[in-house]
Amino acid sequence: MDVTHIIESLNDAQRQAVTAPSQSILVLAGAGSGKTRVLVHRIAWIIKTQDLSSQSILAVTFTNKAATEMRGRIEKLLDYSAQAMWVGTFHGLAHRLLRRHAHEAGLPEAFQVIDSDDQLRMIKRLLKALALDEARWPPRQVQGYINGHKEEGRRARHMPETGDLYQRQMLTLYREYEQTCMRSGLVDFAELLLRVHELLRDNEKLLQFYKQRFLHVHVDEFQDTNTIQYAWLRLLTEGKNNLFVVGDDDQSIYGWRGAKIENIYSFQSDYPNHLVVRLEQNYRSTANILNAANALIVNNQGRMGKELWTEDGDGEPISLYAAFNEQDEAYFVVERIKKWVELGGLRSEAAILYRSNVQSRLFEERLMSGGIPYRVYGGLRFFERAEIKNALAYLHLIAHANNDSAFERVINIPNRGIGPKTIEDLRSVARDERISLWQAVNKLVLSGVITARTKRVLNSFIDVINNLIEQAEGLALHEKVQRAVEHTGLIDFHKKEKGEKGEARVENLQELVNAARQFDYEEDNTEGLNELDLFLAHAALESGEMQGDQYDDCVQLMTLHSAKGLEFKLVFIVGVEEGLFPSPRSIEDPSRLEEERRLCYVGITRAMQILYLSYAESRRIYGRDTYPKCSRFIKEIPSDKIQEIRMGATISRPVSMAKSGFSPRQQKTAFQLGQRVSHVKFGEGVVLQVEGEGAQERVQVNFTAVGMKWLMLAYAKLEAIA
DNA sequence: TTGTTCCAGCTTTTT
DNA sequence: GCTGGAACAA
Repeated sequence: MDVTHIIESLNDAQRQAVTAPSQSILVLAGAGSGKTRVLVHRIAWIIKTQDLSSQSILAVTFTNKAATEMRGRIEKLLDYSAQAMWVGTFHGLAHRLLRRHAHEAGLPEAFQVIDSDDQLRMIKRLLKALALDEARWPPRQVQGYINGHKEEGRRARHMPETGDLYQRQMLTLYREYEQTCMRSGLVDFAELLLRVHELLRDNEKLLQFYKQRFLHVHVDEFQDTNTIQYAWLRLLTEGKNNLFVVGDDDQSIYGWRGAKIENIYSFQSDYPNHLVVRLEQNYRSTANILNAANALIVNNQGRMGKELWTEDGDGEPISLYAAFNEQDEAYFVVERIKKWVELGGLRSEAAILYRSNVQSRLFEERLMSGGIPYRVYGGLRFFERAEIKNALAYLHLIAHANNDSAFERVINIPNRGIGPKTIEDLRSVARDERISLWQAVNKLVLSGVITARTKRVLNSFIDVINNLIEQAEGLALHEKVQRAVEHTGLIDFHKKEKGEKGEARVENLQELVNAARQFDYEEDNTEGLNELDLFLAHAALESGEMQGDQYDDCVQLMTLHSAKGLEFKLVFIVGVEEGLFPSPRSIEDPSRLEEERRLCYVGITRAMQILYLSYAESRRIYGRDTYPKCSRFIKEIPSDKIQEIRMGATISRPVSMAKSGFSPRQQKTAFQLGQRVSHVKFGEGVVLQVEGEGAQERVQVNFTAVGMKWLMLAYAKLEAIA
């Protein structure tokens, strides 16, 4: 069999990983070293050389995007459709297994998947039901507690009834939450993974079946796996020596949501005969960029160790811009992007990366006033929008009227005159009788203890749902969706909304009908489930593309986190300041600080040709002026790799001008704002404000060593430095 | 039931 | 300094 095309384009290390004999393999793949390529080629290689059916392959990723891309590339390499191959996200695959084996897993056949937003709402409702104060038991904290334990594989019933009030209360909440979910047949994201783990662990026959089926198991972004995901992989591969994982400990940036870098170490002890392959040759960035990244990351302890190199030249030095303030920073970046475009670069080749989403605003404003198209990543995705979730809630009720979560969401949307009082009554009936809200409302309208008005409005809701259920019979999926958005009054409700918002929402609802029409039933369906259930699961598991047209030539704005896996010719990492990046919440804790450093490493290694780092001498945060210091990460990069950019006179502008827009103008004072100065006693600093005239003239200087000082110019011997 | 005001809180994000 | 949610008034 001719397999040369699979390996001929690979370098030595890549080829070693791809062609290694069957055994457990850990590929430590540096940024831009061809990680996905190795994974894809390995799978193709295995299938070809061992003459396997593609159904013997299991490949797991974290995002749907990565899964889709991987499948596409494998099919292209093999030149046939590998429909039977299980390629998907941990959650997607877990969902598929649970659908197949709902009964064995102890779930109702019609279980429904809820996303984190639904989960949070449920927790809030639970707190209300238990009469607990949200201020004392913050819902997000409860959510974190529940998910945290699930990710570690712990059920409420496994946990000891000990500890302080806090511990016991949280445990109660966890237990109640589990019960509520079970009653309504709801499964959250963490539950998908935990259930599957329990299913395989406790069901020897099933486990053996899947162990025999999946001859080779592959994992992408292995450094991001959490405890339960790793345990799941362990079950499937134990004793079989067939686990192939690709990851980069230096790019582990999701520790805060449960990812365990330690899994990389565990792998090495759990699979004694494993092979480790390092991919260190980088095909993305210039040597200067790689050297900076290498120099930064060596400051972390306990790394697996890896040093990126390239055959390419040094390229441009890395530029560092010390902005006068955050406005100036945005101004500078946008000017450089303009220049890039003038010289023939594409806007889409330029990215502005920041630590936190709030930083995007200034850049957006600058880009907008400069007439430069841009695209901001992040924010609400399609299936997460309120109007979409409302429509989905109606669909959930069609599929499963006892879904309390969906019921509460839309009982009064659009307004039917069902207020909190009535809803509270429904809840108490449901609670007392241990029935669902849907059953409760049906009971209540027959009971005679309510007013005629309440009875009327409740009946109107019951009719809406019953009609939907009756009409749904025999309709195509998109027709069901169509009805759910029209006959419930959702479309009219949003049409009445003033402003463009309403219009956009109506459009989104129509888009939902479209999405349903295009929904590929076959693709997701391997278990003979009904189409509506699958569509709803799809909506929860795949929250939809980010907004905006990818194909337009736009400057890309995103957080450093979302930049992982991407590359751009021109990269700006902005706000590289102590207290912003690293974030103040991470500074105290060494392991979190290391994660911030890895985040910086991820950012640097996104750049192919040109990298700018910038920070501001003065920045408004939450309405207060702060005078941050340049980030320690900048200092960890050898200064000979960095070229400092001084704008000198051209950037000087008073603070008041900075606020009202930019018209750079010369100051008549002795010192320009932003001017670097030196003081005999205080050392070096930057002029931030100038006040008064003549003998009364004072300047505010931020000194590197001693911080902010106001100095009388007449007395202080300040010297300008270049 | 809707609109207004007040107040806390405020990384990162996929599924 | 802005936002989302909750408490309040009309």
